[in-house]
Amino acid sequence: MGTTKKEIFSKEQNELALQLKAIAHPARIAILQQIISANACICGDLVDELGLAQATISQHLKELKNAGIIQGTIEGVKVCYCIEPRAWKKLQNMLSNFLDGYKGPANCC
Amino acid sequence: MGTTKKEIFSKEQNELALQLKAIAHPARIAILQQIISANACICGDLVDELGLAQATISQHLKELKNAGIIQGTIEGVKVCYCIEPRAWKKLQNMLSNFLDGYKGPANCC
DNA sequence: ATTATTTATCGTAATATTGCGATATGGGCA
DNA sequence: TGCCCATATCGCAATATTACGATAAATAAT
Repeated sequence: MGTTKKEIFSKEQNELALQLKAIAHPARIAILQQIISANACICGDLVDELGLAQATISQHLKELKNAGIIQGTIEGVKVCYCIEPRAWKKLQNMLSNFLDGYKGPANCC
Repeated sequence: MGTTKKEIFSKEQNELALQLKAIAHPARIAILQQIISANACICGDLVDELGLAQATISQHLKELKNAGIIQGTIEGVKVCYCIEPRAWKKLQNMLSNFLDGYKGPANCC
């Protein structure tokens, strides 16, 4: 117990859930917003911007990278993170499919 | 430790994260899809449809209700759950604002 | 009144997440 | 080479999540 029973759900359901979980944290939302707003991609400036320890930021970046949402390229000593365009677009599509499935209130409730 | 440091993030970031967390589980995605596709709202048929124990389904429904995403009305012995239209719309708006902020790849990475 | 049905809640075990200090790693530079 | 710098990783403690059996609560049917 304690583990999500992913065997009983569809590939699509599991995939959407994983992507959403990667994003469903205020620190990771903040990180993504920073990466987006600094239209050039930023690196460990995140540690200064957000009020979290370096180890914590690094861990959040790792999770976003594992989910495929961002990518990092080494630039000398620093690492430059930016959005992975295809994953972002795919997430947008999956979410649209899911959210737009609801066509307003039914005649109950 | 172990707790998310929500004090250091904006109200918007925390709110979006909470809504996403409520949705970021394959069982809850499946539940929402069922509620949507059965355009009349269904009740404990979810227990038959999904392969999870009744207690588990009830718990997931509670989380969705706590997040304000669904609402339940008692119908005799059964309970009828359906989407809360305003919360759904708000989530769509918050997500659009967030996701549409990204305007394609920059000239780095 | 008793019984069956549906849903909620409690308690618990297994596992996952969050955050951070300490420490490693892997470049740049004197 | 030896020393800084930026990141990554390890290990840990606190807390949260997931799943479920057992049980409660509330109505319906007999």
